[in-house]
Amino acid sequence: MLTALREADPRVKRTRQLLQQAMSELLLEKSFLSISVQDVAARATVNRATFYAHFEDKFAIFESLIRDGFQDALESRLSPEVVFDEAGLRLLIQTVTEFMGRLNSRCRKTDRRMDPLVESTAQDTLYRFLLSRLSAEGRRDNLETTASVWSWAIFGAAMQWSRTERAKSAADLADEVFRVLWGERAAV
Amino acid sequence: MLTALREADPRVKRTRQLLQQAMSELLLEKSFLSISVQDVAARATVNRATFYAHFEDKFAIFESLIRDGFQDALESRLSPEVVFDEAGLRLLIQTVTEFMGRLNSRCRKTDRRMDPLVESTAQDTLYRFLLSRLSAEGRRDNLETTASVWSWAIFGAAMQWSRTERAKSAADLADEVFRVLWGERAAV
DNA sequence: CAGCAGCTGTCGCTTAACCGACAAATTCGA
DNA sequence: TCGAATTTGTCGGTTAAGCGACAGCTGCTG
Repeated sequence: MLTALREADPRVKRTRQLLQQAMSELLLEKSFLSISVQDVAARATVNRATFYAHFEDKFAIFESLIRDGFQDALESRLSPEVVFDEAGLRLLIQTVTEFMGRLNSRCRKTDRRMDPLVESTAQDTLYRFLLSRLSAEGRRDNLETTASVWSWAIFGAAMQWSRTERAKSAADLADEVFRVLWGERAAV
Repeated sequence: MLTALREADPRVKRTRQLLQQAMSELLLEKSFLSISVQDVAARATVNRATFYAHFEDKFAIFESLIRDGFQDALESRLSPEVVFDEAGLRLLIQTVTEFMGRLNSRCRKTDRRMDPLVESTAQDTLYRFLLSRLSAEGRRDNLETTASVWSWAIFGAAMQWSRTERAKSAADLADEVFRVLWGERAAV
């Protein structure tokens, strides 16, 4: 792995992007398990050894794809001035369900054995996002607990929903989850 | 400049492509003269010093754009098995006029002071193309002269045509030029 | 079973791209 | 016309990417 803080060098950014782009293209064509590190490196027109300078293995780059993509989705829909009151929370829930929905519909070929990795990565990303934003919002008490509960709850509901063939609309689900969460919070 | 023919190293190919792509994008946005080397390097996310490792100056990269683009057009329309009999010659003429037409209509902002460079570059490219193909065709006599006459003639006509607001259709022009050239050749 | 073919990590060594800085040339407005 | 700001080439030193080659897995097939 390259030493931390590699945002500086343009070569590093570009190579990382090329690799991620290559992986995400390949995921549209074949299953994760049938994709080799060689495939990714070749598609990215990057040397195989260079791949290993950026990612531990193909699981790591897959994880980075989820993490970066999810983070972008969160940050673009929930700009810094949005606070997590009722409206903000609803928006958050909707964003998460939509993202997971897109993920599962777009890459149907994603092996089901990948689900655990997808889930824990996305949940962790959501947790960090919430922690940072709740802190910036000025909250001081129960930061970690709130972020943890919310991230797991929202995320778990979204996963279950995306698995059950989307019986209800994304907005409906957001509404349900919101009521549960908001109720719990008021009861404390 | 890089030592020469370093087509081997993927880094070289990629950087060259990035620079050419950047330049051609910028040409759609502003005039050639108002584009700086800095602009190109920045757009390509390449260091300015690296630009100079690939091209002498902005004229050189512009020339390479014409040369590579024209060469691609020639090779894609006139595959190796096409011989330069009547049909082949007509096809060649049409290809050239179409290319020059596209060039002048697409990048209207291309400064008129660039025309001489465009012309001589394209003509030279056409000359080399003809020389190589006529030779591969088995011709032995008057190779250079034939290539020279044809390239200048075809090219000159195409340029004049593209300047005169295309009074006639490209096909008509191809026909005229063809008759002149074919007549001359028969007369020898 | 053996042997062949292909993918995986990892290693030194080479090379191209990045960086900062510089003097010189150019552009442009006061 | 004069200076300030920008652009231009160029340089030496640093760093990431490329290359082959290696041993250690697979997994397949005769």
